[in-house]
Amino acid sequence: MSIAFNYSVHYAKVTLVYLSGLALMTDTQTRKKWKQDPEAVQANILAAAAEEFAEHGLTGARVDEIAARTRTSKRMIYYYFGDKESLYRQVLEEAYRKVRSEEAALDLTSLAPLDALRRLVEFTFDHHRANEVFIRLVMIENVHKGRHLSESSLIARVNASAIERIEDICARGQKDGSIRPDVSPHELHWLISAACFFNISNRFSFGISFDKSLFSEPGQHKLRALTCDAVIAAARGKVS
Amino acid sequence: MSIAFNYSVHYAKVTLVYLSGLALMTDTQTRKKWKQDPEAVQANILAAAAEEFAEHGLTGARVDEIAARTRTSKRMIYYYFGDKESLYRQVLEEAYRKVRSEEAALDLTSLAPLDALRRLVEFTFDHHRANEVFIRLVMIENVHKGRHLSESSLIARVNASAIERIEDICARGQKDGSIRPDVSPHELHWLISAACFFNISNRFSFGISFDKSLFSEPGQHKLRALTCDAVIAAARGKVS
Amino acid sequence: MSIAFNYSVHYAKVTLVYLSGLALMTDTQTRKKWKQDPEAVQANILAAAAEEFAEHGLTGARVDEIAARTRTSKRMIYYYFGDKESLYRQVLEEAYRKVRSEEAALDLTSLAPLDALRRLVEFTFDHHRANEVFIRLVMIENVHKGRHLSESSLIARVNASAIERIEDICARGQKDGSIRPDVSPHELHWLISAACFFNISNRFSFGISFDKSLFSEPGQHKLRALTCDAVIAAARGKVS
Amino acid sequence: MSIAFNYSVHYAKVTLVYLSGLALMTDTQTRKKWKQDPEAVQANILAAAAEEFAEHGLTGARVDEIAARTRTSKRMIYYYFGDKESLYRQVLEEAYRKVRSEEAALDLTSLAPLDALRRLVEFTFDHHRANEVFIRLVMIENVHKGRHLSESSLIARVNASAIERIEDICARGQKDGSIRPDVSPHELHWLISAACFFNISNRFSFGISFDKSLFSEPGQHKLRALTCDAVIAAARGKVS
DNA sequence: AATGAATGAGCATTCATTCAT
DNA sequence: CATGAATGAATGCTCATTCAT
Repeated sequence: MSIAFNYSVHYAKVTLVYLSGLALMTDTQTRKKWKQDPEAVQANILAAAAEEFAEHGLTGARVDEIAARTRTSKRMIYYYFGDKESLYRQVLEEAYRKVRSEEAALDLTSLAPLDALRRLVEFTFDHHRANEVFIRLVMIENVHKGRHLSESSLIARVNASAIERIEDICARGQKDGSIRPDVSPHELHWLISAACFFNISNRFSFGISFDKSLFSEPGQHKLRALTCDAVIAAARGKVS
Repeated sequence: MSIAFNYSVHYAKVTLVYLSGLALMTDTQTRKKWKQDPEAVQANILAAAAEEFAEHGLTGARVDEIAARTRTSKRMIYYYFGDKESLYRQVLEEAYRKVRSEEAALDLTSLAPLDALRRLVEFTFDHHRANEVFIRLVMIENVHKGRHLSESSLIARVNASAIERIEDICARGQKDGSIRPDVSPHELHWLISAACFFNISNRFSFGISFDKSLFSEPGQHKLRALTCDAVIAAARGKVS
Repeated sequence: MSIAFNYSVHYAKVTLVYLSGLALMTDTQTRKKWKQDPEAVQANILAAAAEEFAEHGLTGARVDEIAARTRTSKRMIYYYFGDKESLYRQVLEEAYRKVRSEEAALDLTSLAPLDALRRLVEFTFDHHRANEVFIRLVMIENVHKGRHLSESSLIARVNASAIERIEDICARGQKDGSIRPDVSPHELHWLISAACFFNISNRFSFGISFDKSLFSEPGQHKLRALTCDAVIAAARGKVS
Repeated sequence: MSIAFNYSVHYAKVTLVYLSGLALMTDTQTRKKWKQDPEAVQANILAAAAEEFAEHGLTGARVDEIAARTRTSKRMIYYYFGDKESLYRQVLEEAYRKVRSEEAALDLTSLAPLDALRRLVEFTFDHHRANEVFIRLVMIENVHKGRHLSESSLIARVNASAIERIEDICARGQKDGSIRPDVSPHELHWLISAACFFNISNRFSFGISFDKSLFSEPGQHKLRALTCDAVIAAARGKVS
């Protein structure tokens, strides 16, 4: 007679093996060897960690939960990333790298300055909407006062191109008179970012307190237009 | 007007007394004996908790640390608030209540619509700058997807006045032609909030990645003007 | 404007009173004065405590929960009973007193010895079924190795009558030859108690492991008969 | 025969090995280094927990105290068993398993039915006396209304053999006429259990209220004989 | 006689991290 | 390169009880 059971609830894997002579089923025997290349393992961990950190924040994220989202074990997280905070930093860097490299694909040089500006706003608005994980990571990092971001030498470098693109638009617009001479590319970038970021970051509190319909598809369409109008107006010239 | 609702708890019996929206008893006033003064104890805990939650988030905050910031003990936190999450919820409610009641002091009815709008933007910009704790609590709550906010029946009510004020401005502006007829007060409120909120919430990540000088006093002055211009342009009429 | 709410969840009673001038509703104003005589208050506490202790055991019972089952407050429990363990002891004593006094109502003197014995078994069987709270208190006390029972001088006294009754039956039966001469009233009482007590005390574990139908009404009827048969057989004479 | 079931947990990975119903490794055998020996750690915890739970009940037991009785730490209890209640459940299961497997060693097939029955009662009486920890765990579980027992799929199965044995005796006795035809094996088992269980479970309250000498060695001898007589009389035939 | 406020000690449980192989 | 076992230091929370009036 031999009874074997193996019950998994929420902790780890427990295997009780009862036998009247022979061990029937040790689970190490039936376990496939993944034998992935280390880079794939690391990428897998980073992806899992990004989700968990974005979902629960740095303090709220659980290393066990990250491991569970992974194809490897918790032990490997420490093996490759040292500790939770280092992992978080790498997740942040990776997120910035990915988002900025996607932005780099946007070529605005063939458009007239104001058209380029409108296109940039639209793109940014849409891109932020499509990258909630990134938005959430940045929110979380701001809750931590940018402490980890400031330790990364990579971030500033990766963000430089974003500001260059808008500087180019401003320069061209100031040359042809379509943009007012005293405009600041940094300020313009700030305004665009504010609208596009807030649209995602604060949609919960804003939706609860005010109008949820602004976050429906038609509502978003209108907010996108509003943002374009406001940014272009600010770029064009003094009002009132 | 008198609103009474009853969800009867099981904590302790507590009576907080406010006079016309303002807390009657700030805890610095009563640094005396204060034994047997439940309201003061509660207010003191709420103040300490607000700081700790704003600093470290819901999961990052430590009840022990909150207690340490308090003139009473950890036990009393549980006595009056039940658990960490309930305390957090009450902190959130209290923060909204305080901020909205301060905003209510702003009287715009005597100003011309566009002047009122400008004044509103300036006030909001300044007010957000002066209330970082509130901003951080809202950020944190958005990291939690507004879960706790949506459980509070108070929040929507307390926010209603904010939207009424801008509706009034729009109505008056549409009447006298200074504001375009198809403007949406909710959208306008969204734009104002986005700029003023982002200015505080994301100043770390933005400052690190881009231009730190935007957050200096002169920089802030310019961003405030930029926000005014953008909002007024959006209210006035279609551009480009 | 005045808003008053009062939410009671599971802790105590919380009353937040906001007012723009006048306190509206303090709950001390609207509270009736029970002004019960002390004995009624004590009886009320004992009844509530009996339920709670029977339900959860000495360590599992919660003083707060006892208070909640009461018409008075937790403070009164300490006022009248000193501490949890003393209260428990008084509950135990009260339970024994009540059960034994109910048993005393059973008059067997007019019945022939074996009929009296059968009647006694039937009565005990039924009485135990009808007094689960008592059974549970005795179980719990046995988990505590009778520590509190042995501190009570009352218990032995109150139980004496139970043994006297069966001694009387045996004496009469031995006289008329219907009960064997070497029978021990204590042993007989032990056997009756065992069956009648176990029937209630262990019906959960027994029902789960074996036959639940024994605890249905027909099943109980059969067990009652079985117990009578077994006790009478044991009283009558040597078997096998 | 081989039964395999799978409820896969999330604790740690553990492999307990039993040989034909008997624990292979009692923890006194391995008082050496035992690091990296999960089975021994688990068994050690279960043993310590059984003592503590039997002594103080589920709510009265202290995890710290269990840990102190252990050769490992409190942390490992949670590592392997998740929480206090799960540990308790496993202790219960283990206790049932052990008791029933010891009972299985009793071979009654070579005895005449009534002799077998007498032997069974004597064995059960003695076995219960020798397993106070088990009795106490069952008492405690009954205080909890069998809640944890009913969640265990193992218990019913492990108890099946107990009832089969007495069914066999009854069948044989009915065939040769020594046991009455309408006897119920379940009822008989109930009567045996009641006497043998009560003898241990209630000896404190019974001893205090009535005759302590029943629990002396000679007293126990007489109660054992009384139980045999009563059970056999009940099995044999209708009386009075 | 009665009670709302207050509390210290303890309790179950979690979490990031390291050990040993 | 990989991993199951192990753990110290918190961490949120509870409980019986006492204080002050």
